Amino acid sequence: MPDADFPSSEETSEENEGEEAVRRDFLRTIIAADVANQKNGGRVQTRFPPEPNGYPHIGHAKAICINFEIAREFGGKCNLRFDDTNPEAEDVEYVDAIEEDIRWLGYDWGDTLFASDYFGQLYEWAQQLVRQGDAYVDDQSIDEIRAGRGSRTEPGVDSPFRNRSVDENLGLLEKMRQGDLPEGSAVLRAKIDMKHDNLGMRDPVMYRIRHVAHHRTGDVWKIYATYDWAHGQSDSIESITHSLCSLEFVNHRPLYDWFLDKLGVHHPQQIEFARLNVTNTVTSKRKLRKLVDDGLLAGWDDPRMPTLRGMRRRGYRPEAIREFCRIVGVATVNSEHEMALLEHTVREDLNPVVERRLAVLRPLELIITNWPEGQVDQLEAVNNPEDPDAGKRTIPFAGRLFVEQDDFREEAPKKWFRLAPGREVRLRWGYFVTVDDLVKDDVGNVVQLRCTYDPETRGGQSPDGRRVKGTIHWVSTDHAVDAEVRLYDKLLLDADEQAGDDKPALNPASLEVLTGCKLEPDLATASAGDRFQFERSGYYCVDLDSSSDGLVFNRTVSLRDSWAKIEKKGK
RNA sequence: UACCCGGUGGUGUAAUCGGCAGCACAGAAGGUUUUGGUCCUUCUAGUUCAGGUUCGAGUCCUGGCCGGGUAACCA
Repeated sequence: MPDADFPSSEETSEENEGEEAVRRDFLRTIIAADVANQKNGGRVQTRFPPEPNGYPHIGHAKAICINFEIAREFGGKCNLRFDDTNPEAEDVEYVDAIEEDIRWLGYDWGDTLFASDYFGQLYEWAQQLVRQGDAYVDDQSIDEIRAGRGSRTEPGVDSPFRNRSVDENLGLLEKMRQGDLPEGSAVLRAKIDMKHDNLGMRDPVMYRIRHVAHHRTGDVWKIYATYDWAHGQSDSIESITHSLCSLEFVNHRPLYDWFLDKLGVHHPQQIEFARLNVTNTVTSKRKLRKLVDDGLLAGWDDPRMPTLRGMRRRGYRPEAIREFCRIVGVATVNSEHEMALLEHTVREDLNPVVERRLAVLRPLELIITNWPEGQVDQLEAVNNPEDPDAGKRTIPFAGRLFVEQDDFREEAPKKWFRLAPGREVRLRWGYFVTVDDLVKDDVGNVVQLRCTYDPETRGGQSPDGRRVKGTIHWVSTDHAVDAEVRLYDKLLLDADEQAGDDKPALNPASLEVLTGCKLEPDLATASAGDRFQFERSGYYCVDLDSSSDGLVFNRTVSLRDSWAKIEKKGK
């Protein structure tokens, strides 16, 4: 019997369908249709193809997530293949680093693959194209080739070597391969059309001669395939179904297709999507390398770097980066995301899982004048209000404390809830205190607050129901542990990375090192990688440089600060 | 300006066959709160323009405008 309060079964199924068909981006829409149509037998195989010449950054994270997630969603696999066709720029150092970073991000693949493993097959296919009359050896110099290609508005002209015989081409190609020809003396070119509207189709170079050792194949090869000649064929060898790459390769797709069609081999579909840009940072491997080489940053893992290892060291968890990549979506229009969104996902990820601690970054002494001499109180504090299972800890409290300089104003502005002369505030997990007097140094800086506390307010509540607006954090002077704290801010001053600007203006405040910070004693045993929320301040993690001699913390991201907004507005 | 892409609130991203422009972040206001955190509520704000087709256009067509990519023996 139908119940009026429930939708009919028909409606229910429609709703469910609606929810499952949800928000599919254009890539997943295309792939889902291919699967439905039994293209490639309904199989999905993707790949992430980095060149081992640098460290992956947030932009690569998007590509990694897209390829691995799509493969997983459609029950397929994603290969990791190094596009190692340019030995001059590449190194095994990067192979190891890239593998490590992708694993850290949370993905795994079977065997690591290398385009260099396909050099033999590629060479045979090149010979096939020569035999078909689809490729030829060109003896022109690099400048002659460039000049002959024409321009965006001028058609190119045929190379004088364009119509050599198959046998001559085959012989020359073999001599190139064996190293009988000097570097730069010849290249193998696809024979397509020098008047083609797409410059990339004007007889593109397939092989160049390089008498240099390759990090994996040693000195076996004297010729190396270009990207265009290697990439699609590598995809084909690996039975890739969907070759997802960034927008700048749209112009290469006709060539990608041309090679595969001429060869008559498995033909993956190349689909391009917009790469990820983020405001106030750099997502260009070249520019990142320059920042490191110029000594402007400490290295590829400098916590200011948008590299995976930089973000890892800073304290970002892979979960946050994956969520960010999911949430930014994917489309075919270039875009730039606000750093605030990344920071939002980082906070959202950390909030429920990290324990809270009290830490005073810029200490100001607070003396409780009516505290019983020599008494130490052990106060109970909740480790994480978001997670009851995180339990509680005790914090020592006494008559000499440190509080944050920023939590005191001699002249309290409007809506100020914190310390000021005559004001009563709550010390987190402790007592209510009231500022009675100030001690200043010779130049008038406040160096000590003299307060009285209300013994009835232990734990933070007053029996008379009296309320205070502000709660501030503190650390007992005699129990505090010292630490260095590194504060990070946006890398670039400008939100937008200027195109072509090799020297973007770095934010001079991107790093601020604080020493003599005072932490609650529990933190003395924290070790590298441990994460905490310093209450009312931000999320922090123990840096690699930290040791038992000297604790070092990185600020991962600050908490949202609505007081800062109020104050800013008041000005 | 040769070819190719692309234009949905401030930033991104959705909208089945052409059928109520939704979501997130950011911003604003309020509530809860022993973190000015979290959480909750509400609000602000958008289809680049001009035509055309249509009962009906973010979606299709034409043109304009604007933005991006492309002339390595890099990837």
